Amino acid sequence: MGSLTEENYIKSIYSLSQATGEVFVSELARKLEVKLPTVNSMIKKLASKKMVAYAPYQGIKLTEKGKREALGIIRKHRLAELFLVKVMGLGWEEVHDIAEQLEHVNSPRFYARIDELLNYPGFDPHGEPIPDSNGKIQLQKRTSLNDLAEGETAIITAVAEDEKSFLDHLNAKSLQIGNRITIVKKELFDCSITLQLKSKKEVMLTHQVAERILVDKLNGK
Amino acid sequence: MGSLTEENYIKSIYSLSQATGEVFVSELARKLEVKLPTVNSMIKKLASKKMVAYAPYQGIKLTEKGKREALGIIRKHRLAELFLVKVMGLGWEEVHDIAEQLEHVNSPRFYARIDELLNYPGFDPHGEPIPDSNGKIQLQKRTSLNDLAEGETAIITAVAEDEKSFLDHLNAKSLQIGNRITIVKKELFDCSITLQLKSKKEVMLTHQVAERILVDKLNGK
DNA sequence: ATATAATGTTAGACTAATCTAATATATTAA
DNA sequence: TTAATATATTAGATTAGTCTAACATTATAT
Repeated sequence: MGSLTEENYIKSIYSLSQATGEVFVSELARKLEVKLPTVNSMIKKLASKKMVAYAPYQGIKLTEKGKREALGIIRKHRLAELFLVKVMGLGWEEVHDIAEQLEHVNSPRFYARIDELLNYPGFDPHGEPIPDSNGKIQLQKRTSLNDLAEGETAIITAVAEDEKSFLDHLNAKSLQIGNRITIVKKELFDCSITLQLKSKKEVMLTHQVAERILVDKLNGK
Repeated sequence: MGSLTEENYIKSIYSLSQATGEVFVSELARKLEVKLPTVNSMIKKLASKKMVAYAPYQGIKLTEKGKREALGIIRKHRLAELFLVKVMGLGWEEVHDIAEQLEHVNSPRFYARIDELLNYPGFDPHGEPIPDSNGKIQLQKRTSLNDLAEGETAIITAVAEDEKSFLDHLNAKSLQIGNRITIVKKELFDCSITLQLKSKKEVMLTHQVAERILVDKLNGK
């Protein structure tokens, strides 16, 4: 395990590289709010520790070792956020900064217990995947109902929330995992969404609910 | 707020000074596992920040400002320990190291919520007082039944535990806050304690239970 | 295709926290 | 009361992480 600073570099490299695969010194400097030469020398250090692959003027790439480290930190961050919301009852808007600190806590026991209390969640409530303790992670962010356009059809595959009141709400609307649904209307005004079920019945959902329903898009038809 | 290192110095100075009032450079160096000159220069820095009062070759004393800082950290440490045990279900033996990390988390919201979830505890389960959010602290560690000698009499004033099973256990033994009790016997072998109640009834308690019963000694008679 | 702009690197300095070696002060014991 | 011991301080070096200023490379745009 590296220093707190090293952890932050690794984490930022990981998240920046999610889109492009490679990360440039200037992007990292912007993200971490330090100057270019600072990043430059830290990258050399991380390269010497085999956390990143790097050649001057080329981009930065995490090695397997670096990826493992990054996933460990992201796991801790996302577990912490979920824990702060679900167990401690804090609001989603206020947990990020706390999780930024908790992600550096070094205690496998602490995180194993959080994982257990949350019943080994695979996704956080935004649909972002939580790496498991071996660093396994779902390849991409799950699409939620909100990500679908009008007319698109998809299968409900998971819900990113397991509070009883939420699940009851879904039941009341006849929504279950495995159901095929089609988007009928997305309301701009309040972001509510209307779906059609296989039974042709239509149901309306608020943005908050739709966000927590994860789906697989059906491409052909 | 100072750096993590500064916080650790302040906390150690506080705990060392609890006994004696003054702390010497060498004690601090031993406790923090660094060399004398390291402590010497850090003390000068803390003195320049008005956290400690210090003159060469004299002891180190926390200023009011330093004390406030120390109490804030101790508050966070003890709340964290209690939280890890009561809410997260970890064992007492394993929470100290985690609390050493959590005590440096900077988030009034996080700690206010822990305080609330624990119902604003005044003592941790070892009878150590938890400073309140204004830094107010009970002046000394509460005495537990275990601190009494054979023949001594005291009044039960609090219990440092409020799990139902524990409270049921006390009820079953007819022990309640306000009761006057006298120590009849302390068993060396298993540290169990036998008390006499006002009703003359005798009850035996294990060390673990006695530790969580807090008392005020009766001096005269 | 070359000048300009954007991006990256090197050199050298600074601060925080630590160290070792040398020196100074205070305490204790003969 | 002075030598021996314990404790504290100063001086100077080291490492991690940061900075500014100067220079180098790559990309872009007429």
